[in-house]
Amino acid sequence: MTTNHKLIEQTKSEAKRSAILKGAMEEFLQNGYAATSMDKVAKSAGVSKATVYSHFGDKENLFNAVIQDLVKDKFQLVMGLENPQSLEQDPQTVLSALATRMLDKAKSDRSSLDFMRIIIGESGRFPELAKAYVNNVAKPTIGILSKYFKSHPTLQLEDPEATVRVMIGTMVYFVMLQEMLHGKDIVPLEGDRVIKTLTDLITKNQD
Amino acid sequence: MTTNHKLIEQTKSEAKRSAILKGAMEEFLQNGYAATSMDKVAKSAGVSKATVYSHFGDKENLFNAVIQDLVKDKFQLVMGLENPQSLEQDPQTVLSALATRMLDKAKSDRSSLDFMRIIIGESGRFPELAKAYVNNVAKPTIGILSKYFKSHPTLQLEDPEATVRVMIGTMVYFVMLQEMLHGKDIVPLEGDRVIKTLTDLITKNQD
DNA sequence: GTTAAACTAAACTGAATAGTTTAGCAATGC
DNA sequence: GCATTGCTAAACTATTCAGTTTAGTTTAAC
Repeated sequence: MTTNHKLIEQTKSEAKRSAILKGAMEEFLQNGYAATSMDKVAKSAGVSKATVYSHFGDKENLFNAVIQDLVKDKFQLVMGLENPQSLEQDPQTVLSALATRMLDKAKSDRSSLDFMRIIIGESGRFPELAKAYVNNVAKPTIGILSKYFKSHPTLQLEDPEATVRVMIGTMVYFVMLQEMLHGKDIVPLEGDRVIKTLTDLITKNQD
Repeated sequence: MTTNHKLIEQTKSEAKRSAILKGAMEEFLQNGYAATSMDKVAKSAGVSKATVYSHFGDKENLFNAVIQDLVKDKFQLVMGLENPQSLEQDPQTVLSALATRMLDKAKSDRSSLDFMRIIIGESGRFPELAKAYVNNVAKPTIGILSKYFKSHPTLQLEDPEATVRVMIGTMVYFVMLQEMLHGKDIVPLEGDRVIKTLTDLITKNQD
């Protein structure tokens, strides 16, 4: 059972790797790149610092791995909406549901906000990571929505691709302003009003 | 001329203060809070480190001063659009002009992007600064646009306040994705198409 | 000329940090 | 048994950094 043994070994080593990624993820998401120390990462992962270095070489490499991992997750999440019946209904329903889901996600999932924040915050020093995000999250999202808009000519959209940006931009900005920048108390606004306004604007030509 | 002398003295001290703020601004905008060292700030300001500390106490305090300063600038900039004839024309023209100006600003002014990035990037560790931004930049912007929308009933907007968010959100997201996250090459799109789509959507009920 | 205020360059302290090394432990392959 | 592999805790190196201190300079008030 040589192979099996080797597999088990790999699995153990892989378990360490995963633990490191998880710990590093927590730390990086909470503190950003510069303010995260490798000692804290090791501690948070429940692993020795030497192991961290043997697995990932250096801090920058680990950071890259963490972000790529997160990007991959989000990619799966986005592609999960590709085909199923979620996009089979009438536009009014679909757009509302999509926007609502996005809003709930942002409100419930702390790490989702942290991820956005870090992608933007580190986009100056890590442009490749920003590009990975655009390629694997923004682009497919835009693509799926574009396809949906184009396949519904009753919407009579003059420029579906630009309309997609209006839709996503509205939701992203809303979440950013209310949740990330703590605007909830300063410029309060019901998410439902934004969603209704947005879907009304987009489906206005429909009848 | 005692007073005069004292004034000159104050002015000199103020000049140092300004130089420090300017140097610190450059460094913080470029590197973020954690990755900026006080030695670099002093050097960039052309001033000794002791002077930096005598003026601003500590790093956190200096960072706060820098951001407050920037926020104040943006506030002036936003309020500059309050009354003049810029808002006197028909909605189609006004919205296009506003959106175009915002886009040009973001493209030409590097520090404008850096400012957005740092506000978002540091919003976790400096929530008060995020709130200062919302209070002094986002809120007045939203307010002015809201007032404009409400004063143009021909637009027949059901929810002017929510419509403002659609407008600003679309522009902010577009700039963020194309410029900040380097999406220009990955998900290219003409800014004019977004502007046209946006104004069309909002002014659709008009005739 | 004396005093005071603001500044400078440079050395310094103490803590934190990235990354390495060492000595040893535990499991496994053969 | 013995060698290998992956791990650990802990010490270590070299650097960087926030913040302070020192000794001395500049400027101007009077």
